[in-house]
Amino acid sequence: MPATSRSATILEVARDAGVSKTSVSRYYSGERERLSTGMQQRIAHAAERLGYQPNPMARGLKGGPSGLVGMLVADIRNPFSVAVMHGVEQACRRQGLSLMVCNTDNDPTLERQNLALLTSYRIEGLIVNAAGRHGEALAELAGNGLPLVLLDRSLEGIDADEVGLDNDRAIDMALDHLIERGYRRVLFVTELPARASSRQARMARFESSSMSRQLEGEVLSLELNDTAGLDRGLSAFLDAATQQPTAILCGNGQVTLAVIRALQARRVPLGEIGLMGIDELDWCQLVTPGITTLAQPTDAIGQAAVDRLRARQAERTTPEPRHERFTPTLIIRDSTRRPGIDAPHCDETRP
Amino acid sequence: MPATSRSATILEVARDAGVSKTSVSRYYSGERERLSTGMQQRIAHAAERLGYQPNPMARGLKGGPSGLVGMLVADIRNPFSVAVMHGVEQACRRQGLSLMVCNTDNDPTLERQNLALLTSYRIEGLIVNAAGRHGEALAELAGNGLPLVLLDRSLEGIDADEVGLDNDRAIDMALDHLIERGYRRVLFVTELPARASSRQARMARFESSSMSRQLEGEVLSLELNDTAGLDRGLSAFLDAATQQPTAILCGNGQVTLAVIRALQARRVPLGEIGLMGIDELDWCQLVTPGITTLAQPTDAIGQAAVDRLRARQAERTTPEPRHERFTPTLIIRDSTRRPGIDAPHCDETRP
DNA sequence: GCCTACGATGGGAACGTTCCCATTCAATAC
DNA sequence: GTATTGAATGGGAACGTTCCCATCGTAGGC
Repeated sequence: MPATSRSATILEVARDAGVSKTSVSRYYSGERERLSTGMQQRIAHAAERLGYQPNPMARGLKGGPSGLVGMLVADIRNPFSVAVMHGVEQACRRQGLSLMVCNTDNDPTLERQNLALLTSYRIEGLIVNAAGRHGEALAELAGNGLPLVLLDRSLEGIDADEVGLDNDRAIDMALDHLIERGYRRVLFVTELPARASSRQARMARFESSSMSRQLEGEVLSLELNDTAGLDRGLSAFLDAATQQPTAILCGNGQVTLAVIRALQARRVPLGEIGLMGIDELDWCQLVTPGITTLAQPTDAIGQAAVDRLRARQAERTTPEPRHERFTPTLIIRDSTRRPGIDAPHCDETRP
Repeated sequence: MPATSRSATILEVARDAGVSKTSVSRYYSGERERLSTGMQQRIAHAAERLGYQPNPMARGLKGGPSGLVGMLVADIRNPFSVAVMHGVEQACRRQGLSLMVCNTDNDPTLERQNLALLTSYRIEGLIVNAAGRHGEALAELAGNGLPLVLLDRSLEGIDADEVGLDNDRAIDMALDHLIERGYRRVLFVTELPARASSRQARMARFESSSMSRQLEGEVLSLELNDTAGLDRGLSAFLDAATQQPTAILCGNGQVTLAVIRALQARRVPLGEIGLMGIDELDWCQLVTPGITTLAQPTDAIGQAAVDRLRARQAERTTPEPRHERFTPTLIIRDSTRRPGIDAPHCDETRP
């Protein structure tokens, strides 16, 4: 319990153990086997006694491995991002890596800035969930050999690894469920797809799959905070004179939230109009009558991102980028109870 | 647009500008005024041309200011923590500071580890929201002069600044609202208070204030995942033979979630039994009939934390610690509609 | 017109590592 | 017995900064 304000240096440990600093350095740089057991013990003792801890700054200066992984998150208040981040974090911990997270608040300037911050700390890999319409900076980094993993979105001009939801599969699962429940008319609500490839992918698949399944499919895409536009879009869709059982499919969790708000404002009872969302959130179970969702395996996605990073790191060569796509889990609740036919369905978490 | 893989050094800039590295260093260390305008321009040009960016590693090695603030978060998946973190982040940005966040997942070991990580990066201040039953490590840091701010909880034996909710005020506001709405019997549900001082404070105030207001108050404290215990506790309270209008007050957002789950499982209609929560969450508006909450000013709290840090940093002396307490905002919804009297209340966000 | 002082600049030694290159010593090969 | 190896260790030069301490003018006080 040394109450020293400044931590001990490698030199002090060396002196205390009666060995050279090189040996201590080796001890802490994963070259322990090269040292005789006697020396190892002496170093361990001295380090313990002095409360030594390698200084990552000095380490990073010289260019050694930093043990740092960077992560760029577009919106820290998005529960999905946080969930994945949690997965990434756990995976890093298991690998003995430290994670440095930066929130870009969907601001390209901030993104650029944070990118600079991360790289200046000599991160060994970067996991990116940010918007980044201009991937040039990222492309340059990747070109320089920094392992890069794109989370939930791809960026044109970048041949990096990607990890995310199997969007095609997800949309198909959603449509199949809706069809099975008897809905024949579906509105897909999404945030502006220009900003993120995953939105684009989901939208495109919705259009093609709803057609091939002979569903009456429509798409509504808008800014998240454009409540007026959302109201108008929903009105147009819901007020149409038709006998077809009708449902709404939300492109992600934030959209689900916005849509439910809008529906409640219009006093539309859920279940009669079917509702289904991509992304499972705390409250989906609570909102009457329970929202059917496709849950993303966020922990697995985070884990996979870190795995990809390590793989890239290991192989000095840069092979073709790999895309890892995860299948969501369908969580059925009563917001997709077949209109006028099914009995209310029991929440699956409380059988 | 220099496509160099490694960024330029201060020496290269100096050479390019025809000045000494000391001058360049000064230029970037906020001593710009000491340089002649001609030199400033030459340095600016050279730096621009070479894409120079100071290396924080080298900077940190030598002991200069790092511009880094550390934050320890107990649970990144807690929306309240994230909201505050977002406030902290914004405040840091405004001050030109970078934020390094570590999630401790409520694990003391991890907390210790992350603390070591942060300090090894020479952070200039630390904002702590973690559980940290053993504050020794923190106490030592604070003793060594590291500016420290405790968020939403205080730690015994530490005289650090504190920022958080005015718990007494919050509880009183809640009770007053419940009384005004005609409830006479209130159950306060909280997570185990041993872990966090804010829980303790809220519970204590609930006990004293409900007594002084002649409410029939009861307390139920348990682990968040102890659904069986929660069920039992709620049963005992709700099944009691009494005519008194009855309500439940939840100690924080997580508790609100758990309680609503339990109530829905028991098919207890909200509003008849009053329900009120501390912490405002996305979905509180959506769950029928809308949950009355006390919203914490999370951005202001984050901002205040950073302000405290800067203040500590500025004054070399260490004065008595300051506690900053924020007043919550009451958001009235129909979960506290007076039983059997009031007409349904309109959600305040959609008048 | 000289000494002082101050403003502008530069040289070099740290900071705590890693890593290249010795050096030592013993074991094996000839 | 000498040469050849290789394993175990140490010395010292980087890495890119900051900061102390020169150095150099030049303006002001006498």
